[in-house]
Amino acid sequence: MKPMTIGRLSKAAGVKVTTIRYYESIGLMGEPDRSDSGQRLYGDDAVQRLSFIRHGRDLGFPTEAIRELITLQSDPSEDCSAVEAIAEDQLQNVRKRLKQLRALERELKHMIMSCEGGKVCECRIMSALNDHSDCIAQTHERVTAL
Amino acid sequence: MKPMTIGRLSKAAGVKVTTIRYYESIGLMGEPDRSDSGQRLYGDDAVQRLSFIRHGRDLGFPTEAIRELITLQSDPSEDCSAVEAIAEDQLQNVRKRLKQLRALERELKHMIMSCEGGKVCECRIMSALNDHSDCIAQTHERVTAL
DNA sequence: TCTACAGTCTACAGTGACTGTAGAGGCAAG
DNA sequence: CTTGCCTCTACAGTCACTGTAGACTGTAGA
Repeated sequence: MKPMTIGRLSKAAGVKVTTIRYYESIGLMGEPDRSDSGQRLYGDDAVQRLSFIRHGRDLGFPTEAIRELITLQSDPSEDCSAVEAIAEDQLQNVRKRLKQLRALERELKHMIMSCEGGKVCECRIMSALNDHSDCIAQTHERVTAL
Repeated sequence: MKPMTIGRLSKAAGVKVTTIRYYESIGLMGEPDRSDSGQRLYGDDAVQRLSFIRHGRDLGFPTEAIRELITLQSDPSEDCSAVEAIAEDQLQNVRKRLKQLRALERELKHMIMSCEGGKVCECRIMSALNDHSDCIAQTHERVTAL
């Protein structure tokens, strides 16, 4: 029950010290108590909170979504449909991204397979990059991060 | 054969004006001629170059890789194994990312399926986010952008 | 010729989610 | 007391752009 420093919290939750301070700066983690010398002091609830954030990030939720989830969590008698909507949204994002990446994989594989070595000037990879005709990019959907 | 302004080049290659200037600033596009009043003037080769860059980006190649490819392109008598290595590397990235995303999709799907509505306090999605025990994130592999 | 209005210019700030660095001070073990 | 790690703040850097402000240019119609 004794408070821990940021380093201990970092180990307990598996989140880097700098990242914890960053989460504080953007308001995902509240401002902790301080020791006389100004060091941050956390209780066990901070481990819980930080793990929640980390797991959300590991699942690709943007910090804004996590912020919303935390707000919802603070009002546990509410209906959970908002939570479901956020998760569903994230699932759609992941699926969209998967689709893009599968197309990329196909195209890259194709490019590499059709290259038979030799000089750069006759390299199929290069010509594929030059010739924009039969490719994914046609969709004009930029490949974005998750 | 008459030179075009940046706006025309933008339309011809499907790349935003600001992005073209950005590519110039990082040296992916060379510095073009200018009109008397200082406007950029491009020839048809610029469309070619820009399309090459765009297609590479669409395939997820980082700009540094594209820079290398352009250098290799300028020396067409070289062996193309370096080109192949860059493409192969990118394919590995894509595959790694696909693996992560498939795991994410599974976990999100599972979370959402197990939620049966009701209050936030008993929401399975929330408890899944709180309980870190049986998840992907165990791998401690951060989900990174492509 | 005048007037809109679209296009272009530079320079810089902002995005997301952190990471890295510098320079100073804190704390516990040997 | 010294060694060595920990923590502090504040700010710059990452990637690949996007957005904004404020000024200038070029062109088409009245």
